[in-house]
Order: sequence, then C-alpha cells, then structure tokens
Amino acid sequence: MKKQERQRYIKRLLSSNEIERQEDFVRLLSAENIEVTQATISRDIKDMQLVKVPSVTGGYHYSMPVQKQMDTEKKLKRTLKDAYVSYATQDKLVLIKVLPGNGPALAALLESMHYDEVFGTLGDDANVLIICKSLAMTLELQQKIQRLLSDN
Amino acid sequence: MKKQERQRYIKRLLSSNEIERQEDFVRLLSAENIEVTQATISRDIKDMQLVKVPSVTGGYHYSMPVQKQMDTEKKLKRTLKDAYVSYATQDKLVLIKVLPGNGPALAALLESMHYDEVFGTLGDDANVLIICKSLAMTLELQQKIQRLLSDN
DNA sequence: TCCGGACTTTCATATTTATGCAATTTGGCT
DNA sequence: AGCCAAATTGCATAAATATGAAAGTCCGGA
Repeated sequence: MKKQERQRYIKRLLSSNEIERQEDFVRLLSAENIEVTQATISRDIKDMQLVKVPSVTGGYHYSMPVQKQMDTEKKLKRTLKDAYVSYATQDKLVLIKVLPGNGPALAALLESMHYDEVFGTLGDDANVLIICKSLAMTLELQQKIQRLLSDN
Repeated sequence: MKKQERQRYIKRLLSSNEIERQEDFVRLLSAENIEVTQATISRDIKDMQLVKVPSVTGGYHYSMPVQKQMDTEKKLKRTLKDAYVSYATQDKLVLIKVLPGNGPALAALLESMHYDEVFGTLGDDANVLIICKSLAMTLELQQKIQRLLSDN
C-alpha cells in the first residue's frame, strides 16, 4: 500500500520534526524519496485527523489528535488492567498473557495506538504477542506497558 | 476587558455549536452584538490555542486543545484526591474542604478547566467555594467532581 | 487634561489549506 | 491478460487563515 506507508512516514515525521506547514511535509517526504503534492498532504491530514496547533512559542505545528489518543489509551489501560495475567520478554518480543477471550481486543487496542516501537501485534484468545523493531525499542515498549499497568 | 470577554464567548460557542470556519465565529458573535473581523478571530484562536479538527463525519470543526485540557485534568484529579477532606452543597454553591494550604491551588486548577457550569471560584487556605450558574448546573458540577474523585 | 506607550483591531493582502475534476493507479474478477 | 470499478493523485483554483502595517483604544503619570 502506497498511501498507508506514506501516512506512516507522516506519523513518524510528526514526532521528530516541528512541522509548521503542509509544504514542510512535502519537503521532508521528498527528502525520503516520496514525492507528493500539498493537495495529497491536505487529504492525508484530513484522513489522519491531524491538527495544526498554535504553539506557546508563537508558531504553529501539526500534531496527533490527542483526544483520540487519550480515548484509546484510556480503553487500553482499562482492558490491560482488567485482563492482565502475566508478562514476558524475549529478544524483540513481548508476550502478554491475558484472561481468555481478551487477546484480540487488547491486540487491536495496541495496534490502534500506533506505537513507533511496534513492528506488529498478534492476539489469540489469551495471548498478545508484540513484535518490536529493535531491542532498544522493546525496552521502551516494556516501560510504556509498565506505566499503563501501574499508572492510576 | 473587551478581548477577554470575547474569548469567553468564543469558549462558550465552542462547546455548543459546531464551528467549521473562523467566519462562523464572526457570524455567531455578531448575533450576540459582538462585531469583529476574521483577522481578530484568527488571533484569538492563536491566543487560545484552539485547533481545527478534521471530524469523523468528513468536515472540520474548531475545538479546545485537548492536550492542555487533559493535562490540567490530570493535575486537578491528583490534587483533588490528595487534598480532599469533605464536600457540601447549598443552593448554587459547592464547598470543598481541603487540607490546609491546598485551597488556592485547587481553586486555580478548577478555574483553568473553564467549566461552563461555573460562575466563579474562590479558594482560601483550606476551602474552595465554587459558585455555579444555576441549580441544574450545580448538580452537573457535583457529578463532575464525584467522577474526578472516584474515577481512577 | 494631555501625552506616550502598550495593546488591540481593522484593512488589505500574502500565505496556507481544501477541493472539484480529470487523469492515473490499483485490485479484483473473468 | 484485459476490463471495470473504486481509490488515489495532481492540477488548478477556490476557500480559509495568518499577518504587516496603519489606525484606533486604553491607561497611567506628568
């Protein structure tokens, strides 16, 4: 898929760079050999529901829609706390055992968070396997999950 | 102050109406006999850090910066849970007793949530008095506070 | 009261963003 | 492969938003 890959890049750009205009996306993507016009970016932004936030420093920058983010994070937290059984790590893998029936739901929620660290997620009835992109990222993800579990 | 009052109105409009363009603000404010141009609205939006959110239904609408909102809500929740002592209501008043020293902080946090129900907030060393706009709104506010206290 | 400076607003316009439409690409399905 | 429908994109431009500069407003102090 072309569009989705591009939108992945866009998401990545969001977290790293400070993006003030849609043309910035065009430039930055072009630097990664992805050539699109501002029109397409405008549509991507609509798709992804990104917002242009007036920043404290007086400028503007594009950002993830925190509303959604918080909503799913809340659900994720609840599900995780409800269904959590145990937890193990090996290499770039994180395996979460959950109460029977909760695997798919939890996997879907994790998916929808679009964590940068995650290569893929996979849920069966009582397990969720998260495949990270690197060892370092595995650690980071672990911490995130810890936080979700402990955080009130 | 003229500007601040206008921004109050803007905040109010946000919660009620579905506002798609800055010109909508101009029209709605004009309906309340506040005459300004789009340029001013643009600056207000920058001031207030409002964002134009692509909505699921395919359009756009202006909204509060949820990031901030969530951040202060978190702080509010923590403070409230930490310092809370007791709670009473009479007419349009809600009185929260807190541990000595926490009144002003809690009052400030409540202020910064800009709840629609609230006419004013007032904190001394160990008390916060919230004055609501109506009896109905007092009930609503009470529920919000209950939720903050019980919600994990 | 009158002045000066800090804010605020408007006007005009530059800049940025969204979108209709035609062209192109994609993904089945036979 | 070859065709169709649906999805995606670019182009051109409309629509919306941001902003410099001039004009107006609001205080506080001489």
